[in-house]
Amino acid sequence: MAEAVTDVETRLRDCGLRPTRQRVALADLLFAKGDRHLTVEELHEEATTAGVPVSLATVYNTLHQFTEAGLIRVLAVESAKTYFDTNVSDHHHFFVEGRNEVLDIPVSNLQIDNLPEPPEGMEIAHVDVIIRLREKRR
Amino acid sequence: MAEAVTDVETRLRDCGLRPTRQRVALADLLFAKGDRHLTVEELHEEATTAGVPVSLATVYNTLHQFTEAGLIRVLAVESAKTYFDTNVSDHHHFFVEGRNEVLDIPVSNLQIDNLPEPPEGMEIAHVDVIIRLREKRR
DNA sequence: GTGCCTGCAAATGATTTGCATACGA
DNA sequence: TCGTATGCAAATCATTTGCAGGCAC
Repeated sequence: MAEAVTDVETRLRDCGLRPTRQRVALADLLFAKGDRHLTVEELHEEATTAGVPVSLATVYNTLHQFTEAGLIRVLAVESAKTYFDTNVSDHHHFFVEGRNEVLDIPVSNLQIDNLPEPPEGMEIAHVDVIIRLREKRR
Repeated sequence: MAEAVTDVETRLRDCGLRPTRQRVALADLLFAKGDRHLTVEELHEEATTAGVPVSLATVYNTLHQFTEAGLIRVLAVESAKTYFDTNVSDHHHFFVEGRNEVLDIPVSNLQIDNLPEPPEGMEIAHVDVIIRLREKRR
C-alpha cells in the first residue's frame, strides 16, 4: 500500500505536478480499481466518502491537469456532464442512451480499417468509437 | 423552391410536427445545403440573418423535436455546446481539438470489423467514430 | 520564504422552464 | 374555437474564475 502511494507520487512528479494530499488521494481513487470512467461529481463524492474532503473546484482542476498530463482522458459522449477515462489507450465504449451510462467494450477485437488521411497539417490524436445502445424493445 | 418548402412541410407532418413558420424555416436552413453540423447558437444566428427571427428557446425545442423524430441527430463530441448533424446515417467525423470544430470524414470507406455483441436486452442504436485531430507540431 | 494549491463564493455559459400570448387546423 | 407553439425572462445546472489563506519544496 505504501508502495502504491509512492508510485502515484512519483507519477505525479514526473508530470510536473506537486504530489499534494488532494492530488494523491484523487489519483489513488482513480487508479486503484483498474479502468474507470467517472464524472467530476462522482469522484468528488468518492473522495469525500473516503475521508478526503476535497473542494469540487479542486476536483475539476485536478482532473483537467491529469488530462493535460495524459494520465486520463476525456470521453467523447454527448452528455451534460464530462466523463473522464483512466484508460488512455485507443479503446472503445458502449454508451447507454437515456441512462447516460458508459460501459467498456469487453473483448476489444474491434478493428477499424481504412482510417482516412487527416487534413493537411493535422495529425490523429486519438480514435474513439462509441457504440450507442438502447433498450431492446420487447 | 416552392416544391422544396412543400417537401419540408410534408416531412414535418409525417413526424407528427405541425409545420409552423419557425419549424419550416429551421428545417429549410438545416436541409438546404446537404450535410451540416451546427450548434443551436449557429442555427439561431442563421435564422435571424435569413429574416426569420426565432427565439433561442424555440431553436432548442425544435432541434430536440427533430432529433426525437429522427430527422437529425446529436453528435458525440465532448464540447461545451451540443452539435446536431443533419446526416442520420452511420458515418463518422473528425473533431479538431482546441478549435472545437467538426469535419466530415471525406471518403467514408472506413470500416469497422468485429463489432461486439451488445449486452443482454440492449441493441445497437448507432455507431459513432470520432477521429480526434490535433495541429501537427512543426 | 516563495510560489504553486486549495477552497470558497461569485461569475459564467449553455440549456430548460413557466407562463402569457399567438397561431395553425 | 381549441390546443399546440412561441417568446420572453427567470431558473437551473455544469463548469470556471478571482482571490485569500495554506502547503510543498
